[in-house]
Amino acid sequence: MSLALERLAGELAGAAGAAVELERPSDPKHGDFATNVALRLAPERRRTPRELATELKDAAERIAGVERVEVAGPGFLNLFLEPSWYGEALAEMLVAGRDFGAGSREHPERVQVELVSANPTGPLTVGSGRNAAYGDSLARLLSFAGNEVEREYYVNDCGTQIDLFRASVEARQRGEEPPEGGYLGDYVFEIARDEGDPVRSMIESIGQTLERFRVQIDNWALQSEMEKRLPALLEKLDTYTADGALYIRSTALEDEKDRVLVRSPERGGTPTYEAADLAYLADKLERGFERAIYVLGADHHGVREWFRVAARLLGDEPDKVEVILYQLVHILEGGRTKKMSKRRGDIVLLDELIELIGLDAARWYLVSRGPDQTIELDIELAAEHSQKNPVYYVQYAHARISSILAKAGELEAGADPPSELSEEEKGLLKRLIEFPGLVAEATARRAPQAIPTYAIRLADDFHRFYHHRRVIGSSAQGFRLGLCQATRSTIARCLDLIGVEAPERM
RNA sequence: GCGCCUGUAGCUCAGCGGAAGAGCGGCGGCCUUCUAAGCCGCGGGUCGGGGGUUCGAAUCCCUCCAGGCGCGCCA
Repeated sequence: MSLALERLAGELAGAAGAAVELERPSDPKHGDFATNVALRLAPERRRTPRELATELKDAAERIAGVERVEVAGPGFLNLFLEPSWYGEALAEMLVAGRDFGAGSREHPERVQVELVSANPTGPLTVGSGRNAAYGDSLARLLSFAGNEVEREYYVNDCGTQIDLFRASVEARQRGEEPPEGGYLGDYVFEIARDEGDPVRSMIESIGQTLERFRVQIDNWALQSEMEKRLPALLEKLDTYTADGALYIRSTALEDEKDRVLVRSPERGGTPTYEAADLAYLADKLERGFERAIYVLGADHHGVREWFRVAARLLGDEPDKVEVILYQLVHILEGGRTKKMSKRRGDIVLLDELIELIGLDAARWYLVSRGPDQTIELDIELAAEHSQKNPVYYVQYAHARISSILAKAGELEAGADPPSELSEEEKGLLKRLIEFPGLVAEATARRAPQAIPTYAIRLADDFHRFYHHRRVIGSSAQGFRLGLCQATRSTIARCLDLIGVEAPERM
């Protein structure tokens, strides 16, 4: 909540003797802000909600900045506020500047966000793009909320698929077809032309794509490194041998099944993914992360419980592990779902999507859907609609404000409100006041998609304000310039949180 | 069979206990004034069906229907 709103809620809470939540009614006739506190308190106070609301109304009307209060409907309190209250709210925003809405934590949490972690057997697909857009935005939110955040990419640089990938590249180098089940994509030819290690160059190329997508990976963790820890780790775990394979007794901690950690000799005697998972998690926890967030596609949902069990197997808290699943991206072609396969090379790449619709539109598009929603991406439709992407609507608002502020030059911006506020000014300010609460909620709910939604509303409120109210040369010039400044930095912040540029000109 | 996710406007989707929304598409208006990538108006919805909890349910619970994804000594 913004400070002004927090103060108002606090004073109301004092009057009510209970916590008060203020929300912005969608209909302006229902006040500038409203609370349901009387509705919630009525049962325990053994009063009717309207009685209680009527009592609170008198107390509320004595609060500074409150113009009048109405009791409405079943017992809502609708508050109408004075311009001076809005002036204070704006003043706080101007003082906060770029940090408006930032969280502060006395003890910041050390959080690791593990994201993408796609096998380095091919370039990143749009599915990985969704992971990157989501994971990176979540990391930005967590950091803005005042935590210490690190982004990590876990590289599966060994194992069956990697062997197949190398074999495929080598086959191409000899001018042969890849082996049975090998990688058939065109990029294999390109990798085959290089001298160096194909896996290494694939990792580099993935890193370049991510950088282009404005995702900065702080650390790359190698599966091969993690597996070196296994012998020592296995000794400490409760394991047994069956059919020649080494199992961990994870059912003792309510896992759905005991997991194989090392395959039987007939199957190569190699460690499984689960074994590497354990070693990797042990490594994360030793590095002192208080929270390890895994961003995984829904096709991995079977491992969600496993990671929590893994924490317990290592003698640590399962709550330190947080698995976020996002649903898959389906590619539609001619209205039908296309089956993608990285091995067949039958995929839509993140680089291709960026090329097709633009970087900002791609990031916006991929993060604006909630993670629980399957994305049906019609690539032709996306190309057709790319110029109409809402991202440009928001960026346009930012550019417009920049233009006004540039023209205003040295003219003074302030927060002294005019004697009466127009609906457009009030609407815009109320939207800005929502921002800190919105950010806090989006962070807590791990819901970065709330940011683009809010940004559209904010841009909407600004465009309306712009159209109806002249800034430079008006009698409320200083106040309106202040409003412009606060709006611009908030839009810029929103765009930054989802990795999108905030242009000065368009 | 079991588990997870989804079903909201013609299309793509937000909203996830407090008074139904956006973008795109359709129709009609608005540029001698700080960017028309904009603004204003119109049309458009049994929030998958049915029960329940609640003063109040798109939102929580149960159930049914439809779709997606999983359930390997695969990765």
